[in-house]
Amino acid sequence: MLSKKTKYGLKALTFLAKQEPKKPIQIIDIANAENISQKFLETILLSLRKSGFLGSKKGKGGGYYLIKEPKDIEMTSIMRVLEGPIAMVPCVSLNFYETCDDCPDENNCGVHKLMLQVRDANLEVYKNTTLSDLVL
Amino acid sequence: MLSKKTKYGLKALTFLAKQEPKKPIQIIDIANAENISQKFLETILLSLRKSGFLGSKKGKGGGYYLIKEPKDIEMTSIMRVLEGPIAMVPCVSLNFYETCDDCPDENNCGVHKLMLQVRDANLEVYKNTTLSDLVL
DNA sequence: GTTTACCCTATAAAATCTATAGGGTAGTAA
DNA sequence: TTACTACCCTATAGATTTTATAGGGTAAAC
Repeated sequence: MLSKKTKYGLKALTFLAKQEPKKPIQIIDIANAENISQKFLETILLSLRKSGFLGSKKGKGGGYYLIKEPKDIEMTSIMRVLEGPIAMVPCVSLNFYETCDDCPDENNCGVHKLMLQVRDANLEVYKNTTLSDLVL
Repeated sequence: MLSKKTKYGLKALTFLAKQEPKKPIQIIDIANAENISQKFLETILLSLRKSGFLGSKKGKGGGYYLIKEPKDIEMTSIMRVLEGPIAMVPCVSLNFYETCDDCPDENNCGVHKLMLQVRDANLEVYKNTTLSDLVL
């Protein structure tokens, strides 16, 4: 299931993509437009800023804005920041790999095999989608 | 993230698929072979039985067995029972559809559009995989 | 220097996950 | 019938994650 954090984050990014480039938009305006709790959205935007997707400007006329153009922002990178690993199990994760405690040999594991295919299918979608594709 | 319930369920089904057809296998034997808590596995196998994947036999020489052949068991149906909806948001779910409270128009929603593609990609994998593909 | 708006920490309700415990019940074989 | 085996069911609870809320701090803009 997609977490609300991810959902809200995607909506906020999409909202910003619709605005005039580099123009700071206040948190409260995004929150109101997309029906999101302002304080919750604040933490989400903060993490997006720290990840390099957003810039921010303080003071009057301040707010958040996209650093890059929407068409140059791949969904893979957004999803990894908001939702975490794209893989459903750590043993098939490209960026967050871990062995399974309970599995003696992942090369002989049916779950591993299946989840490898699932990961690739999802990556294929995310790699071929940018933020600009979410703007309707 | 894949829940342990799903992971254990898949491992148990795969283990059963390797056995002689229709031969009852005891819970404890599956649990030991796949490093799963016996009691937790019990509830998982129970739900798989109620969903029509497994048959059970009580008493001495009893246990669980697959009702159908592994090659006739689609991953779509298994995943829906174990993990729940394949879609990551209810508004793109085929079998568990629900509208989003926070979204005024899903036809004009970027998240909806993206998750539709993700759903289809996952479905494509699950539809073209059967339990027999997990047996290595 | 005052206002504005981002920034940070702590906390906690709610939900979900992951079991654990203990006994009940029904089928099987002897 | 009797004893045994193994499935079946309920309750509960620790751990983790999610989803926020509250309140104030801090830095930039005017």
